[in-house]
Amino acid sequence: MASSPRTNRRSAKPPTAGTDKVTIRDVALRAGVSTATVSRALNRPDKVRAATRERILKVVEETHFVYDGIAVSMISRRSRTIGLIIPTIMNSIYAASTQSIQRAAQAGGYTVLLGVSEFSPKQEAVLAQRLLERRVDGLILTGGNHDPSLIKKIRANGVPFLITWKLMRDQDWPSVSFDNYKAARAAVDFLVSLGHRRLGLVCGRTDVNDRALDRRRAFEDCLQRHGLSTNPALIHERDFEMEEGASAMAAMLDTPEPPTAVFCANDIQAIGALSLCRERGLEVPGDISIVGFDDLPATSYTRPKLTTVRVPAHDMGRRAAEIMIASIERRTPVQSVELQTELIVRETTAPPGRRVF
Amino acid sequence: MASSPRTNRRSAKPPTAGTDKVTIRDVALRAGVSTATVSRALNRPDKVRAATRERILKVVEETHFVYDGIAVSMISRRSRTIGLIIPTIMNSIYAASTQSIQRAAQAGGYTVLLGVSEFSPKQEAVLAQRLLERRVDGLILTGGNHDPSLIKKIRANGVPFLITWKLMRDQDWPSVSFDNYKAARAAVDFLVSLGHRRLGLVCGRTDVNDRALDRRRAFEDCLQRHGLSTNPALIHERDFEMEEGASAMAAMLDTPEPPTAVFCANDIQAIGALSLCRERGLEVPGDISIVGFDDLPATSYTRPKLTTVRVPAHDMGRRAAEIMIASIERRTPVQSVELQTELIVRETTAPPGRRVF
DNA sequence: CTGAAAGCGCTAACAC
DNA sequence: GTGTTAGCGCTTTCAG
Repeated sequence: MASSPRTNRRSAKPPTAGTDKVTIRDVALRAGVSTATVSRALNRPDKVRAATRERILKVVEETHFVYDGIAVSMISRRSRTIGLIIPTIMNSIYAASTQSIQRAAQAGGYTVLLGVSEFSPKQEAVLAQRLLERRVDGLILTGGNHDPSLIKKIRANGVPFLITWKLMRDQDWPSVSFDNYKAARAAVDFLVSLGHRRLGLVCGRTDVNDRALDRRRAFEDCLQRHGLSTNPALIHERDFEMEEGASAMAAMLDTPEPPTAVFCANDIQAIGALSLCRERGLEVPGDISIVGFDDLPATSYTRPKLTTVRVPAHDMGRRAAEIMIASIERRTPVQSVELQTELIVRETTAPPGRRVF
Repeated sequence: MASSPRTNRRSAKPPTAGTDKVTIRDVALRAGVSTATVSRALNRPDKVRAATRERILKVVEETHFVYDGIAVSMISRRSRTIGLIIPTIMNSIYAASTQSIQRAAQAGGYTVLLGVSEFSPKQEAVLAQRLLERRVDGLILTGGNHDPSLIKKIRANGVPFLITWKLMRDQDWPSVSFDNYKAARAAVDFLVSLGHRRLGLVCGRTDVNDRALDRRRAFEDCLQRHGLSTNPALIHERDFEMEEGASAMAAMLDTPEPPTAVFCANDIQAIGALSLCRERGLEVPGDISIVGFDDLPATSYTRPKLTTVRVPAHDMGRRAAEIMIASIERRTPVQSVELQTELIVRETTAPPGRRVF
């Protein structure tokens, strides 16, 4: 019947080692008031007499009291936390959207719980489960490749979610994104309009990355629409490494009929591909044209400067977070938004030239 | 005396819209057992009769029950969460350590709460407060520039913390990092040993970034040690943008006595600086040598390839997380570790040449 | 093997 | 203005 060992321990060492967590009870005790009054002093200062309030705040200062958001979450059923799952941070385009999400979340009083799926839906499901267990108020996902049961579970738990980096037209999943297909089509159409007839493609792994799939489809459809043949030797799915872009380009150049233009569906691979061309002594764009995708800052610092597709990574991140927060706070369905991309023509594209092998 | 409106609402709609959170009570009800049994079935399956257990697990499946980690945290006083504050994700070197921290945390069963301070100790303090409120089990910080009261508060709350990206020799703060001073000294010594006498420096803002400060000090001490003069016109503190590196380099080249070698204390600025040189028609390293810092993947794809200092970003992140988790679980003090760096000599460095202006 | 009850730290009625 | 009390969802004794 005596007090529990825990309570015992605490009261046994009054202001002992500064290491034991200070609770609102400790503050109340030291200030000679009840816990309710401490709570009020912190949350509704006007409901507490000034003298009392100041006494309490002084104790809070002294004891370095940090109020327990976990306990508060328990009551409010809101964690003021947003879960974010991205495939990788190493591709700085995801870092860009992540930074903007984090900034907007913070501005709205939310903290971001980060998960990195490494392009594995299975790993993503584990991560998401963990985020749901931590009772995130909302969940921001990347793309549309998800474990089948995951979305069901999210829905069953009444947690608002949205998809970034991929427009979910068909599915009834809300998304804040640009259209990968349209954006890629613009890039490929541009190359064709320049007069190129032998086009190559380097993109991410379409089996685990539906953004890469959209872009690849756009490429293939474009060729077909223009009556151009699709040469499988000129299509390469690779990881997001400059090295991979370089080796894909090398493989294409070593082909009997090398391309006069290559669309790299992300800038990382494009930079590698461009570098490989120059290493081989090829003139870009004289001998071969290259278009990237993402408009990373680095693309203005390659030689020549890379033609690419600008994606609204920051805007997308910010809006995703804002829309998510609005949905959480107004208990309103998540709004979908389509953002626009822009082809940025720099120096790696020109009509097919006097290529000699 | 009647049940609260909340309880009321729940029991009023038994298996209604799948949107209301499923609790352990709901599961217990549907399985015809007590909440205690459900809890046991989930946590100590062997303590429950097989038939009962299976019935419960089936209900868990059906209802998409996700157990409430918040409630569990409340009891266990552990959130299985690690707070991480970095200055920015946009510099991919921080993305690298962050990715490794997140991976190791996940492997250990922890989730990462991410904060981005944007180089502001004040903003960091706000973020850290929020992370402490969310009861992170540990806190990983970047560098040693912190709001004075922050560390006190962390300590008072008994939360283990450690510093990355900066070795904290003097302070009694645990750190997992390499030595910025030593690493920078190696780079500058190398340039001097090549025969350079007029050296320039581009680095981050030392007022908000003590890693940049260490590197700048190493630069200045080196020059002094070798009896070389320090020309203030050849020292530039800038933001982490390629553009800033370029403009700093431009400013130095426009000086009456331009440097024959420039140490850029991070690769982002180095890439910008290198690009500017080539744009001006300068030969690198014939006319001017450049050394970077970080060894970003992109540095192997500049032309010429950048000489730089390799930092163990991934290893640092992984070990920081592992050490943090060990400290949390064994309730043991946080171990400090010093990691090593390595000068990677590529193609942007050579003895001072036949420079003509 | 299972259930009842207490309690983690806090807030929200409701008293005084 | 301030204190008392119940309870958020769960685990954990302690009984049975």
